[in-house]
Amino acid sequence: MSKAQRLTQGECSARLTSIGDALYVIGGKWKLRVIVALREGSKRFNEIQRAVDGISARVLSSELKELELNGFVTRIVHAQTPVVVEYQITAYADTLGDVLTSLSEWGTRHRDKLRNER
Amino acid sequence: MSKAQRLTQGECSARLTSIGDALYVIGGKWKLRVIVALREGSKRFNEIQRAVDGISARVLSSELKELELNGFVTRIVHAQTPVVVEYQITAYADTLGDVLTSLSEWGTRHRDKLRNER
DNA sequence: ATTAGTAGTATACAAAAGGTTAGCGGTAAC
DNA sequence: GTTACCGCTAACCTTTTGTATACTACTAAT
Repeated sequence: MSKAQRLTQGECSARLTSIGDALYVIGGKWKLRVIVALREGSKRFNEIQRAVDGISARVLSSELKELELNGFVTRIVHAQTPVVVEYQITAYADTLGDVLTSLSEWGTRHRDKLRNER
Repeated sequence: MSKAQRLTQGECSARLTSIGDALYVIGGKWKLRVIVALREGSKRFNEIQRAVDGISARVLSSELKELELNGFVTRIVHAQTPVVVEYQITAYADTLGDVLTSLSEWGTRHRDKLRNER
């Protein structure tokens, strides 16, 4: 569990850079959500769009390209008719496990807190 | 450590909402960085601006207002001349400990990975 | 008297992110 | 033949985010 500990100046600026590095690739409104959706199993384009509520095709398309470029997602084209395209998360995306767990646990507690405040 | 485990459909959509809830309040380019900066200890406006590289006064001002509204930061005005304003993180901001730790650890490993790839 | 530091706000503008709509070429069902 | 699904993409528009500059009002140092 987290203790309310002070950080030293060095630890603080080290954290600032490492968190900056992390946010650079997985920051933004959609990236983590797409990764979570794909953790359930590989999905096709429209399946992802249905799973991630509110994302438009245009934005999903560009997010998937970035995620592929950064090695989080693999794009597999099955040359059938009609063409089926499958998106799969990579082993590297699995290293985000702790981040996703802590973030989702915090989100749950936060929602509880908001509910109790009303 | 994180295992490459599959999520069930229920777990997946629960995660999608809780991560959505979390990103709603701490998402964006600056919020987490400001919180990290203040974990070192209370700071004044200009001190925060110097600690968080690249943030402008206008953006810092609006981020601090939002953080105060959401209960992450307390604004303390010392009525001296000149006026000194101190920003302090709250106990609630400390519940983000695990999130910040996992994110900064991942960021460090990510940077290492990028360095080794070149 | 000028310069710098205190904590911001006002204004104007630029860039980035995201949303909306329409459409392509194909298949397959009604 | 019309509709609908597949996997997108181009064009256009709005919203969000950020940047730059100037300014307030006061203090302290040079």
